[in-house]
Amino acid sequence: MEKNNVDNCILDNCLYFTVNKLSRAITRMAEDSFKKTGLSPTHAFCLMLVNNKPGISQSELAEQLHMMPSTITRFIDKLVMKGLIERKAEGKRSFIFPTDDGENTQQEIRAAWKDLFQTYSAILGEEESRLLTALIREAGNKLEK
Amino acid sequence: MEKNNVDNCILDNCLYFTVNKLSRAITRMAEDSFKKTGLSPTHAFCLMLVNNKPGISQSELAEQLHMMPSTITRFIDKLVMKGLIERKAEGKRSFIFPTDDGENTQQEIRAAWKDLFQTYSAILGEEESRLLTALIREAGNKLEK
DNA sequence: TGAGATAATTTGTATGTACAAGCAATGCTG
DNA sequence: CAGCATTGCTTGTACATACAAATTATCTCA
Repeated sequence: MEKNNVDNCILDNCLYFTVNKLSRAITRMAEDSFKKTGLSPTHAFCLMLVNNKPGISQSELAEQLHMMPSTITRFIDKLVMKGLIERKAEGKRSFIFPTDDGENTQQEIRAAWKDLFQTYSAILGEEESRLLTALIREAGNKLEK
Repeated sequence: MEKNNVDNCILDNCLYFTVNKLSRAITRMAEDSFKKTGLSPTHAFCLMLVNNKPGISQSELAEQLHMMPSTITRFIDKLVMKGLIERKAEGKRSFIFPTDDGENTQQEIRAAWKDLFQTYSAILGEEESRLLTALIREAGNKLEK
């Protein structure tokens, strides 16, 4: 009955709120695109980084994914369980290598990723998407401190 | 040793990835600003909406927060437990009212919110923040379908 | 009027991510 | 070399959010 589209504006001017709303929307989209790979998008990125640089250390993964080391431990656990990568501990450090299975997944991941890109580009426009991504990346870098 | 700042770009062009990175950064910031209120930012927003419109229904909250109804149920549960709001069930619907305590929290929430805004504006620039928020809001609206 | 269709909320469960504390390996300084 | 600090990883736990299924209430129409 009431025009509540208008009320929204209280929250709509909050960066925290809008970013998280966008995050939920695009996460849904990404999970959809990556469903074929059997991995969540972030796990897939993790595997991608391992494929790109076999022997990468966990801390390097944490750094590139901008996530906490403990989070990476969980990712690795899961990918090891799925037989896609292997840990090679060496002293206190541990280096990660893809298995053959892991390497073979690379193509599917690339395809899923491309699909994601195309899906949101179709809605937002290709050039606009690139621009938005760049702006958001900048803001993220600054706020990360 | 290696210049891995450069490697990043693979992920840095992905909207999903950058949005989530920004989301993590600003969520940390928001949790910090709202710590004084004893609530997480989203719970605080929920209470704010209830204060703004006593008797609001759960579905309306879900709509305004762009979250799933089941999620709202959990929020309400928690805020009720804290004695900040009350449920008034009426048939299958349920209407939410603030308690006195809940109403009294409003000021603190506003202050925390302002603090959040100032904190990120100080880093990103006030005008730039507004602009970025607007762009992100637009994208969020489009991708939500 | 009454039976299925729809709507609002709840419950069970799962996932992603984080923080804090712990452990084990390494490095540093006297 | 001994002892302490640092680094890299793991474990326990917690939280926000979602989805699917269940529950209850309301609506519709023959």
